[in-house]
Amino acid sequence: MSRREPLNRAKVVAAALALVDAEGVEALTMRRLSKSLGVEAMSLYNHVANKTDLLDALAEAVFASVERADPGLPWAERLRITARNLYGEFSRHPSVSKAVVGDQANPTSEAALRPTEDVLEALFEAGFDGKAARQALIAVHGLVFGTLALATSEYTTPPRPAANGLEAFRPVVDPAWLPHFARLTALGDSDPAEDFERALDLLIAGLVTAAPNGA
Amino acid sequence: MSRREPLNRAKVVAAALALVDAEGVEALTMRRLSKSLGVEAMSLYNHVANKTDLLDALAEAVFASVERADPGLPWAERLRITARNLYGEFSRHPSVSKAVVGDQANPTSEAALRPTEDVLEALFEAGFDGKAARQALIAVHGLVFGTLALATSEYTTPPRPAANGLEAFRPVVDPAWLPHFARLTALGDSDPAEDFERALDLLIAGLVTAAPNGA
DNA sequence: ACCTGAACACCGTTCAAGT
DNA sequence: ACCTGAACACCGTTCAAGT
Repeated sequence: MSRREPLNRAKVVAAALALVDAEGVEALTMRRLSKSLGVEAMSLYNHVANKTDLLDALAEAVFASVERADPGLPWAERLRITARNLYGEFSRHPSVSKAVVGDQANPTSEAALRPTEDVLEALFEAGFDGKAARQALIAVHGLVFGTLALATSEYTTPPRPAANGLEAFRPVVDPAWLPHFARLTALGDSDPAEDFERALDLLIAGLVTAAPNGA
Repeated sequence: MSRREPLNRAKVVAAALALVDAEGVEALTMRRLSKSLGVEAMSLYNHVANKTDLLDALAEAVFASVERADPGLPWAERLRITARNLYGEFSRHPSVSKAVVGDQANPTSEAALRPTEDVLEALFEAGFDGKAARQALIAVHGLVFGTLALATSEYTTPPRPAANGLEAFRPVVDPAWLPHFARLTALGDSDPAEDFERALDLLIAGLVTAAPNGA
């Protein structure tokens, strides 16, 4: 019956991440989280300001874990790798992506903004001006977080919450009304990471074409 | 003191849409919604099965309002217009976009899937096979909903919840640590619709290059 | 068929009290 | 400095009761 070591912010954040990874954002309540730490709910408030602070901390942790690209690579490769690493880390924590994209988490620390800074650096090296760089950044971020969010949501239907891809739509899609959609459902399961990679290819092809400094 | 006409599902959905447009998703509670309709909370359950059913209905309504592209146009134009119209309708209801992207709404009716079907039809006409079409679809949807979500979330910070674009970041971005990011914040407010249009340009350029049947 | 009121099992968060 | 217990103002939803 060893006396429990005192709680700290890192432990709270780690437990929260484990909880959302295992059971989704909706399972993240102060009361349940505290229970998983063997403590009363109110103890958490000694380490996080409130629930939004906690959600921000989760997003910060994921952003901060994104590996940076080798600065010696050409700009298009750096951009691709940063986007891929962003996707990779967040795909391991889909609930955190949903929180980011759904505006429940809004991290603003330097560590959290670092991947964005790296994407921008690549875009400026490509010769885009401020406005064009902002638009390209929006395209990259939109693609990363949009595909992340849709990979776990859009084609998943309540009866089969864990179903991947279009599988779950088979019962609802009438081929007579949505023939093209039906053709997709016949493909079977997809590999979200590969689909993202191809989507990123398309966007980067567009960026290279538009870049003042070329590839 | 006229006797109130009976409620129906359409009225409930319309009031819910007005409520989220005015005050955001977090303001959509069965109790508040019922109050806005001059009724008790439990009356709503005669017209919607539960809160997720209600959120689905909101998303359905927005999807169903998306205007279809002229079928006589070339595939790339049809795709562009469908994506633009999707963006346009959802940008008028940002809270509904957030619900869709955050997996709180999961509409599966034919009307809701129609814009997706139209995008797919364009992609198949372009000559993509099933797998490539699915990947391109993910890119388009990811871009639309990703940029929608980020336009109202990522660069908005709690102290100024209504702030547009990067404005809100000025106080937190240290130019010494994030010089490129700081350069963006100096640009002033952005036009999200224009930024989306440019992002879409980039993606469509990539699609046209990759299309087996050309433009 | 539609609406209501009370109740249940939850939330986030405040506050005064303990150690 | 950190933790607790009771309390407050909310949630979604069930159910029995009304009309």
